[in-house]
Amino acid sequence: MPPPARTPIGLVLARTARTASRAFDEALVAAGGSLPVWLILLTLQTRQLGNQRELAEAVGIRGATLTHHLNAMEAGGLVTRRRDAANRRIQHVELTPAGEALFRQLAGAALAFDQRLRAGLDDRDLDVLEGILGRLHANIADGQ
Amino acid sequence: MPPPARTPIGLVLARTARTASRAFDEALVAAGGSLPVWLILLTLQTRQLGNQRELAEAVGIRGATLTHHLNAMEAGGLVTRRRDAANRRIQHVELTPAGEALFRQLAGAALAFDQRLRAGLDDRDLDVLEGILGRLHANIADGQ
DNA sequence: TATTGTTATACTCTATAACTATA
DNA sequence: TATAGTTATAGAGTATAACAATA
Repeated sequence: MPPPARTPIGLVLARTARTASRAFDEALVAAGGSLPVWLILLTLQTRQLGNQRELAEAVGIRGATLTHHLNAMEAGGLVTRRRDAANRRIQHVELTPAGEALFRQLAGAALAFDQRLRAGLDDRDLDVLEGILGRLHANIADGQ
Repeated sequence: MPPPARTPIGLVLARTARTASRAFDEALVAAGGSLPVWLILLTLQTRQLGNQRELAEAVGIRGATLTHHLNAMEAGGLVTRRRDAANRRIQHVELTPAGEALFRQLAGAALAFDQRLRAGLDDRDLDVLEGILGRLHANIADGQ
């Protein structure tokens, strides 16, 4: 007899994530941003990174993809790029005041979204969820 | 004093989902498919749907987007479309033997992925995860 | 030669709007 | 007029490959 079938957890995760990420995208767009822009701003504000390669890796995209976004963000006055004096191959990316303002704006939207998302869940639930998601993450990363 | 900051659960979910969905995409592509093709095949095999509109909704995409995928799938010999005799506006979508074969192929890949994904988690963990994800889903859907 | 980043190009998925055919 | 689906077009995000500049 086959083991009792249960809905593949990957499917449940995919469905939830799809619904959540679409709603989150919409919230970010409504706040004047987008998911990649938010991730880039967040990474720039919370980590001290030496170059674009590290930034791309932290965000989870390729270098060329990051360039693509940074071009748009620079054109939009959100960031500046400055060559490192000692190693002119390296670009230092910095937020402009407008970039910081958008960061705060998007942070507010992200926070509001999160409060909505975790309605009815207490800290213990969230700890459990985080633990299991961490495990899932590790299970995938292992194979890499 | 501000409440103790915890990583927004949406961010944790987004990161896990991104990593998981990329890995899942790769697994499906390696097995000769893609995520939308898999979702369409899965929906066709597991539900009895009357028309393409319902299929699109079940998959979570727009009608025009579904047409786009079905065109490619029909060209690839995976599905056939047949007009309803009684209401010729309606298309009935059916899997060909090749479509069924790809379904089995992708189902195998999805199953293998799922086993890898849930390594180290027992049924109780998965129940808890499913429950919390269901709650998250409901929290978003509420706002729609 | 190796590293950092950019440019050029293209692919996938998705969407909206306008359209055809049918009811 | 309303409904089912298609066509045309476009946009966002991502990627690879080839390249320039620097070390």
